[in-house]
Order: sequence, then structure tokens, then C-alpha cells
Amino acid sequence: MRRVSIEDIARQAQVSHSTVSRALRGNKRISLAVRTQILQIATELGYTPNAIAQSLQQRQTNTIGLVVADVADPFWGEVVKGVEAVSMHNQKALFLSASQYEPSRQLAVIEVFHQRRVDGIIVGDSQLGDAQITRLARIKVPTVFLNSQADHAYPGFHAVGIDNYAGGVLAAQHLWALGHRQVAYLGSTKRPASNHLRGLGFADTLRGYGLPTSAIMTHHSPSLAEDLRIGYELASTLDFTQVTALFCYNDSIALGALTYCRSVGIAVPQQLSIVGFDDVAMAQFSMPALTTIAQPKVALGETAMHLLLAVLAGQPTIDTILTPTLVVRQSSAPAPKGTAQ
Amino acid sequence: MRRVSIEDIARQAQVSHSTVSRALRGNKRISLAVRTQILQIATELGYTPNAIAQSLQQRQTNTIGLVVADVADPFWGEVVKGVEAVSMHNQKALFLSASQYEPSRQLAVIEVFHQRRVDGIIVGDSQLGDAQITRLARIKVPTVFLNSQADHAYPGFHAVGIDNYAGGVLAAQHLWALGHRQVAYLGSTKRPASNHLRGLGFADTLRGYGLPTSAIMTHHSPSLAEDLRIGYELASTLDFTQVTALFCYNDSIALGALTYCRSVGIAVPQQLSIVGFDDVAMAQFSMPALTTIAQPKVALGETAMHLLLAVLAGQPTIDTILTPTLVVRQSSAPAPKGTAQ
DNA sequence: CGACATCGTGCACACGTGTGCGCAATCAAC
DNA sequence: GTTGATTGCGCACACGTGTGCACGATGTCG
Repeated sequence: MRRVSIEDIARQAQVSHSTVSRALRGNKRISLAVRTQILQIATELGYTPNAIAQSLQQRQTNTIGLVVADVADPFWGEVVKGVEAVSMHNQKALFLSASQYEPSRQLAVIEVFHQRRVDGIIVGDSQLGDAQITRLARIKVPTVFLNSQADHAYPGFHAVGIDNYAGGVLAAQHLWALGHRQVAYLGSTKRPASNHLRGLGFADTLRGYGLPTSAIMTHHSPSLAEDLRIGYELASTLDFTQVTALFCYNDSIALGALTYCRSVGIAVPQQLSIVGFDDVAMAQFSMPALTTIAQPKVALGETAMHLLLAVLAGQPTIDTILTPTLVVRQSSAPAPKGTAQ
Repeated sequence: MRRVSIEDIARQAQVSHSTVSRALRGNKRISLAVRTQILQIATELGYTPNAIAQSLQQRQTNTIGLVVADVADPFWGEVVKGVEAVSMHNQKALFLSASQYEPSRQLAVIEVFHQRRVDGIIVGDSQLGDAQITRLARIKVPTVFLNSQADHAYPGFHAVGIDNYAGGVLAAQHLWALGHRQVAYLGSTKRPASNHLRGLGFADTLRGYGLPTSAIMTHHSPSLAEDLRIGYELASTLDFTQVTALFCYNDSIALGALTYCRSVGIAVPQQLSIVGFDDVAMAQFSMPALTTIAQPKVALGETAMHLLLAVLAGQPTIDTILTPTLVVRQSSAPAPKGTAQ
């Protein structure tokens, strides 16, 4: 069951394994005759270099570890796609693990990655606390945080994300301009930081326009169900005589809320406007199509990977905060008359 | 930048690296005193075993390679989730790569996995041809195919999938029972085998009931756009005076079609019934909720991984074909009167 | 007190690859 | 023909870990 090694090639070519190694790597000091013969034998034997041995020798594995909360989440699916594309394009293999939103599992996965001697790590939705960061700092693996959920930046680490606060501002501006004066924010407890910032940007902006805090309701689901269900359930607790517009943490929650509304006969957008976040693929295809704060999801993954590569190359880097954009579709419309205060 | 090795521990404990290795692995022949001292020093130095060196030594990497067409696809996202869960639970690290439905990239990824000496490989939506299979057979890596798209089984390899034909039968039975006598199948060219079988099971069954072939239309999109868009576009080419029900290759295509129908005022399910395939998360939350042929997506991934683990353990295995089930929701209803022939 | 089992540890090798250095052979130059 | 440079290749080591075997120390038994 042994695989063919350069030693086997060497034996057959009557040379030393050093010569084979050099020939395969295109070292100029090997005579053309010998080199061609070696290459010939290599293909004959079906030789495939052993990346494990190379990694050990080079003290570099050309391997990246990616930990996300949930691969099946439409947002993270796109992000993973971006990371994977850049990773593959740069000859790095990608380890993937899911943490299920559990900080302890996040660290556990990182430890495993470290054992495997990955060159770098990308952590999505990080909820690592100070103790865990201390541990992480100790193992000295270049790490990039992608949409960190910690309440403060991690000094000494790198980060990529989007401006959640600005996203909340965009939603507020849009709904205010449409005349909405009684609104609600449907949040997510699984991602504390981004949830907080989106809600804050939203509320701050509306308060800045003079809207009283009492006219801005916020609902956070304590349940750990999937987002679509959470959106449905949160919507079912709303008093729709008090609200003309909804801003949701993400599109899944918005779509869930939208489904609830249609099922009880609330007309969207005539009676109620809904704004989501992320711009997932489905957002264009719901009825009505969802107005949303778009994140460049694939670009987010690509950027994180590029940043990591730059760090690995020893280049100077700067953390990147991408800017979300408002995509207006059919789920938002002017507030119904008579309800505005 | 060197990491701490058992050699470092050995030096500090005044023993040989062999002793350290044995102590860490719990070898009984090492005296308790020495063992505890070694463990002590190991934690002090923050030692993390080097899995690369272990892999080289053991000739086993505890690593699995997974290649899927598209991570961001809602179906494959769930499958990956299942694979990852079982993989992690069995201490196997998971390499992930995307092939973008290109057979050449599928093989390229497999070659990379082989270089990394993965213990086993799972290939989703395989479109590998005979030549590529020959190459694959030569590198002798245990491989499991997950929903293979080849037109014939791969002898000598293992496979997990669902019974696509049976899924088509279920859809036909359901729509026939509702009185539909003019139907269409919206297919996908990106996955030739499953597409063919789903359409075939559907058409065969209806013909078996006596429906003329002319009453069963099939549309396959040549475009490589995302499924939602394909569904929308295919639906826009239909003559709705000739059709009272749609069976779609998957839920994304169905949801796209549904969106088109609502946008042009075709009432679903009153005028037109729609049946999807997969039962993705969104299927429950569309309006109307989608009747669909459910695949156990996570279980599919889990089963593939379990099968692979059994192969690796040298246990006897059998290929698994899971059975899809019909989930009736609100997008299908009795055929409108007067249109049945 | 000598023969012998038991225990704890080190030596040496293996896994597969890359590379600094040295050495022999060839070649050019005078 | 001797010297010196150049070319082509092998030796030996390194990366970090695991393990068969040997060997010394200690304990046991007759």
C-alpha cells in the first residue's frame, strides 16, 4: 500500500534521491539528460509529491483554516465561496469547520487547525472572549476575523467586516424618507455585535430625525431556531397598529416576517414596509422582492483571504471595513396615510 | 519562529524525546514521576503536537477531502453541514473545494487532495468521465460519490444518493391525483443524471396513467445562471393555456418559477400547481409554501461520511440510496376545472 | 549469592522531502 | 601538462514524531 516516492524514482534512474528532488523542482544544475529521464520515470510510476513531507520540511503547509458558524446559512455560504475561490487560486488548501455559534467550539476548532499547522486562520462571527484571545495570541497563528461579534477590536489581530452601523443608518434614512414614523427592529441574539450596531445605527438616525424612542420598538428572539422561523415568530408578536415598517437583522428574518404578514393578510408594502440585510439570492425572488441593505458577501470572503495572504507574505496590511449599500425593491413603500404621527 | 517540539520538552526534562513521546501518548512503561513532570513541562511550554509530523510517521493524515459544485447552493450547504459534523465528530479534518460544475476542476481538486494525502474523498455531483475515473482508480484513494451525475455507476467506487426516479414518480402521482392532465417539467442541464431521472420518473408514471406524451412538456435551460433565475426564465417561456402544473428539478427553480407566476398574475395554486425538489429551508416560507419532494440533505452528507469511514476502517459496506418523500404544502391544488382533458 | 524476570529509558531508525557542502569529473586557459 | 574554474551529482542532515530493540538498574526467587 506504499505510495511511490522520489526514492523509488531514484532507484530506477540509478541516481540519488537528491538528484530526483532537484530534477523535479527544475534545478538548473541537473543535466538535461538526467532530468528528462527522471521526469519520464516519474510519470511512468504515477508519482505524486507528498505534500505532508514537503510541509514538514518547509515548515509551511500552504493550508488555511476557516471556521464559520453555519455553512448552510445563505450568507455564510456566499462568504465561504469567496474565501475558497481565492484560496484555491493561490494554491492554498482550505480546512472548513463549523462552530454552531458556540464560542467554545470556535476555540476548539482553532486549536485543531493549529495542530495541523495551518499557515493562517479566518474566523467568522467570532465570539471569542479575552481568555480565548489570550490563548490564541499565544499560538501565534496569523488570524483574520470576519464580521467579528466581539464588542471590541482584537488588538494584534486583523479584521474584515462591513459597517453595520452604516447599514442601520441606510435603513433608517430610507424608511424615514418614505414617511414611516412607527417602526420596529427585529434582531438576532446569535450575533450580538453586528445586531447591536445595526439596531443602533437605525435607532440613532431616527432619533436624530426627531422620532421619539418610544416609536422605535426592538424585538430580539431568545430562541436559537433558524432565522426564517425567528422572523416568522417575531412578526407574530408585533402589534401592527403600532408599526408601519420593519427593519430586520438579515434577509432570512425579513423573509420569515414577510411570510407571516402574508399569511395573516397584512399587505406588504401597502400596510407594512420591510427592509432586510445581506441581499441573499432569494431577496430578489420573494413576493414582493425584498428591499435590503446589501453586503458584498463573496467580496467579503475574498477580501479576508487576500488580507490573510498579505499578512503571510509579511506585507503591511490594513483592516478593511466594507460599506453596505441600499437596494430598493418592492417590499418598502410610503407609509400608509393616517398612521404617521 | 520555531514551534515547541517534544525535543524541547525532552531537553528541559533531561530525558530523551522517545520518553516524552511515550509519556504524552500514555505509554504505561513510563514511570509516573517522569510522566507527570513531562506533562507539566508540556503545558508550561504550551506544546501542541505537530499533526504534520504525526501524519508523515503514521502514513495517515486523518483528513478528508470534499468537493462540491457550489458551496453557496442551498442544497449543498446542508449536505456540507452533514459531512462536516460527522467528520469533526470523528476527529477528521475536512478539506473543502468547489468545482463550479466543471469536470476538469473536479479532477484537479482530487489530485490536490491526493497530494495532501487525504485518507478519503467525497465527490458531490460527480461528472467524471471514464478517462478521469481511470486516473482516479490509479491513485487508489477511497472515494465516495454523493449524488453522482454520471450516467452509469462507477465500478470499484462507493456511492450515496437519493432515488431521483422515485422522486419523479412521487411528483407525478401527486399531480395526477389532483387531476392535472397537462404538465411541464423544468429541468437543469448542470446535473444531467439526476435531471434525467427525475424527469423520467415523472413522465413514465404519467404515461403509465395513460397521459399522452404530448401533454408532458419538458424545458431545460441552456443557461448557466443561478437556479432561481433559471426558474424565472423557464417559466416565462411557458404557454400557460397548455399547462396546469409544473414539476421543477429543484426548489430554487420552483421558487423562481413561482416568482414569475406571481409577477404576471398567475394564481398559484388556483390556476397553476408547482412542485419542487429538495425541500430547502425557504420552501416552507414562500407564499404559497412549496409542495416539494424532500431530500434528507444533512443525512445525505452524514451517510456519505459514515460510508467513507467504514471503508477506511476496512469494514464491508454497501452503497446507499435514500428515498425521497413527498411534502404537500400550498403550492399544489386540484387542477382548475375545464382545463383537464 | 547468583540466576533471572521486570521495569524504565535511550538508541537508532523510519516516514518523504529539500538543500548546504564537498567531491570527482570535465573543460578551458596558459 | 599543470592549474583553476565549472559542472553534475551524492552525502548527510534537517523537519517532528513514533516505536522495535537493547541495555542497565532494580527486584525476586531459589
